[in-house]
Amino acid sequence: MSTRPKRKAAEAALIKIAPTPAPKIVKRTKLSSPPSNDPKTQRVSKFTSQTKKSTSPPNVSGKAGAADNAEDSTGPRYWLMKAEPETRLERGVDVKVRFFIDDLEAKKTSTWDGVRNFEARNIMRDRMKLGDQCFFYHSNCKVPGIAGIAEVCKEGYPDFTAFDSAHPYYDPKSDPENPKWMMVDVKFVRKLKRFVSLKELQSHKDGALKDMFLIRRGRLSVQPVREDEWDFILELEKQDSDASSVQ
DNA sequence: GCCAACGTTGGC
DNA sequence: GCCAACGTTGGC
Repeated sequence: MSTRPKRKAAEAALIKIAPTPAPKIVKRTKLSSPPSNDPKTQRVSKFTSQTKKSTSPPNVSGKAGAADNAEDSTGPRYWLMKAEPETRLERGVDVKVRFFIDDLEAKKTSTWDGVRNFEARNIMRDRMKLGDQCFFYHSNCKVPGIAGIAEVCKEGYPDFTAFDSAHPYYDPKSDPENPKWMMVDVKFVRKLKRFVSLKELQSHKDGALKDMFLIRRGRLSVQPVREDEWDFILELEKQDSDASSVQ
C-alpha cells in the first residue's frame, strides 16, 4: 500500500506495523490492495447492481462499474483483487508491501488494506459480501496474471492502516471517527492449478473476455468479474498452458 | 525505466 | 462544475 496503494501492503504492513504504534487496531492481518476510482465511473449494468443483502445501503457512490458482475442478489459473486508479489521501492525505500498467493496461503486469512482509490473502496465497502469469490491477481511484476482464489471472510470495515502515521498507507485525511478508507478480509481458498497470465487473458479480448474489466480498465485494483468470465477462466485453468499460450 | 492511460486535485 | 496540471498505475 503505500502510496500507491496497491495491494498488499499488508505484509509490509505487518511487518512494519507490528512495531508501530498502532494501537487500536489490533487485528491487522494484512494485505492490501490498490486503490482506485470513484463513483462516477460506475455504471450500472443491466444486472442489477445492487447489493444484495440489504445490509448495505446503497451507496451512492459507487458501484463498481462495469458490467458488473454478479452482484446481485443471488448466487456467488466474483471479484478480482490485485496484489503485488514483488518488492517495490518508494522514494528509494523498500516499502515491503509485497504479497502474493503463497503469503495468503501461509496466513490463511488477511486484511486487504491499503486500497486508496474510491471506486475500489466502494466495492469493498458496499458490494463484497461474505462468501464472495475473488481471483488473486499478481500485478506490477514480471508476469502478471491470476494465481489463485480467495474468499471474502469479513465484509467492509475501516482500513486502520490509514490511521497509523507510521504505516506506509497512512492517510491523514482518514480518522477513526470518520474513516475514509475501507477494506475487507479474505481467506485463502486455493492456488490455480496453473498460473493464468494476463497475456493469456488478453488473448481472449475479442472473445469471451471482451468485456472483462481487467482488460478494459486495467487499473482498478478491486474489480468485478462476471460469472461467465469467472467460469471461462476456470476452464482455461484446466487446459494445458501450452494449448493456450502464455505461460 | 519508459510511458500511456487514467484518476485526483485545485483554480477559476 | 469544468478542466488543466499533476500524480499514479501497471504493462511492457
